[in-house]
Amino acid sequence: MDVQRLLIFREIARTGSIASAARSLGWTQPAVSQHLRHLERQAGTPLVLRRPRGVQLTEAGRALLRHADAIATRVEAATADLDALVQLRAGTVRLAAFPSAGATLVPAAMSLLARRHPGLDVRLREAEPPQALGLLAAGDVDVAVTFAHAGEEPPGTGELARVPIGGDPLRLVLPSSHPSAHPSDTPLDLRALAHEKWVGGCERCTAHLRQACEAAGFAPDIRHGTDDYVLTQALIARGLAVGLLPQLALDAARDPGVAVRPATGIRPRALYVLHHREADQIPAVRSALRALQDTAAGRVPF
Amino acid sequence: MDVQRLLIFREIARTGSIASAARSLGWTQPAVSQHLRHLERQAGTPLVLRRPRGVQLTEAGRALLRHADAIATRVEAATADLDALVQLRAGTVRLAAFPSAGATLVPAAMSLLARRHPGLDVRLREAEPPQALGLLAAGDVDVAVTFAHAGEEPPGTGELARVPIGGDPLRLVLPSSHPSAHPSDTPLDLRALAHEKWVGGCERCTAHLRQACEAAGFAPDIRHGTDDYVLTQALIARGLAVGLLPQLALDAARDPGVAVRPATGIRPRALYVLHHREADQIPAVRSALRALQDTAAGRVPF
DNA sequence: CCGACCCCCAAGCAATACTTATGGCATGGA
DNA sequence: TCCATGCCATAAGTATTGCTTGGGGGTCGG
Repeated sequence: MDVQRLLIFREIARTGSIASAARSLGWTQPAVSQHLRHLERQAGTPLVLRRPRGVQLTEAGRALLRHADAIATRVEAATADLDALVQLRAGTVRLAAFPSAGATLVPAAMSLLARRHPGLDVRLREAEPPQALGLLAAGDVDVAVTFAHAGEEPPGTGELARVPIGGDPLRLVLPSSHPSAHPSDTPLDLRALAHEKWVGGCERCTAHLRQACEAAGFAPDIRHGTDDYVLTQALIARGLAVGLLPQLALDAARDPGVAVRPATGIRPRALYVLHHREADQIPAVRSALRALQDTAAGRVPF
Repeated sequence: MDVQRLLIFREIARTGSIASAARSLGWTQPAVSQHLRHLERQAGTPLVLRRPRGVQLTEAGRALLRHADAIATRVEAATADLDALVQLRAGTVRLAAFPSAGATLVPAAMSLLARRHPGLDVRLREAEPPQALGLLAAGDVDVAVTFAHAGEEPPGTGELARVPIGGDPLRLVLPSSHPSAHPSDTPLDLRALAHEKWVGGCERCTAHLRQACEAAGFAPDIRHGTDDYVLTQALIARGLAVGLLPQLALDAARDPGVAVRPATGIRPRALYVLHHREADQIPAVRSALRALQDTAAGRVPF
């Protein structure tokens, strides 16, 4: 059963004649007549009786018309649904972000997005970059905010598209009572802390710290490990260690007992947004990407 | 929104990939791929993400799929409804018949029809031929059983198709005590009743009687008029008149006080079934026509 | 009786839809 | 590592489909 013809038949029934249906559809009368003929052949029975002033539906025609009406209604509903998604009056974006971004940049972007498109349902899930890749691959999130330290392989391959949205500088974090704690806005060389005890961040962050220290000529004495930046600062504030924390983490939460200084020779970690290669054609995803880029542009340097 | 493509999309969603949908549809992969592309262009957003092992529906795709499922269900229901009508497991035929046929031939045909197609809803409405034409024209009945006396213009013109189903001989009806009442199976000449009082039937029947008598060389003394064949016979049985009644009317009801003889030189009235010219393509109508013809073949001579 | 308005049919042309042929990409096993 | 497999896309050619044009027949109302 050809559904397109069903809708043409509906127009015939609505207007009462083949000729008027043709006018209403912008076609010639034989075009509509042929469609009706095909439909009747498929149906195996006449759908209308040809009368001098138009057509009159047969029983089969009346039965078919009921279904055609229902189908037309559904088609209109489908069109309306799609329209709402395209114009962002409806829809969902599911974000994944690593903790320090999820506490700073991402909420700001989500708020921007909510202002731009109040109908959009934006959802956030916290995940470290490796897990975020899995979520993306499994289709559990649409967009993932990740990072890579300098020298690291940037995340995302093949399937996934990677959009750089800026850099996040790493800061040396010391107890505020530490002799090297000041002046806070001038860079400090890693070597000045070669003999300190260190606290490492997540696995990759700890590896990056170790690598940076080796490049500076020493092996750090890493005593503690946590990817919780509040915990890290608590350890530091109590004089138990020093650390290297990204600016975003410090923006998210700042222990009053720590001092922060730029580090010389340590390149910022790079921030990326990942999504499926074609997903940026999806309006909701595209708008989320824009919001993240716009937010990052005002927050983190490149 | 192209509904046919919607159903193709549904197949993609069902099978999980474009290639498998193509196999399932008996097409090549690019054919389906192009349909999907067109659908996405119309939709204004991707409906699936192309993944290495197939496709994954986007939010818009999932929304569209729900509607596509509903539409497919409706299409199946429509097909099933049509099938039932074509195979006469369902459907309606509305008959009109003049009284004496409606009491004899038509009920027999209806009963035959009911045996052949138990699902069919057969309805009868009594109507004299002129009114039956109106009912047909108004679409209030599908089939009309009518008659025309010899020499009369047969009913039905243009719009309507006429199917002769036999002849209905006219009988002279006398009081059983009448001297000409016997022998009952030999024809009697009209002229033998030239000086009787007559009872006429319906308007056209009375006109026909007058004409037949004139052809026989006399003007009948028509005292009474009714199209009710029971009433007619009651008048005759009591000796108040003689009459000319069709065999069908006598089959329908027979007053024991009347005698019946064939009439010489009076041709039977012709029985016709009328329907809209194209309506015999409608299964229910066709089956009703067949049943009427089959019944008439065993009941009335041609 | 004519004009208006239905409808159908046949033939021609243009748009659509499907096929064939080819290439890229990701995954999994030798 | 490389090859085989299975997925998808693109491009070009062809075959079908679908619409138009130009006929003709019928019914109805002025």
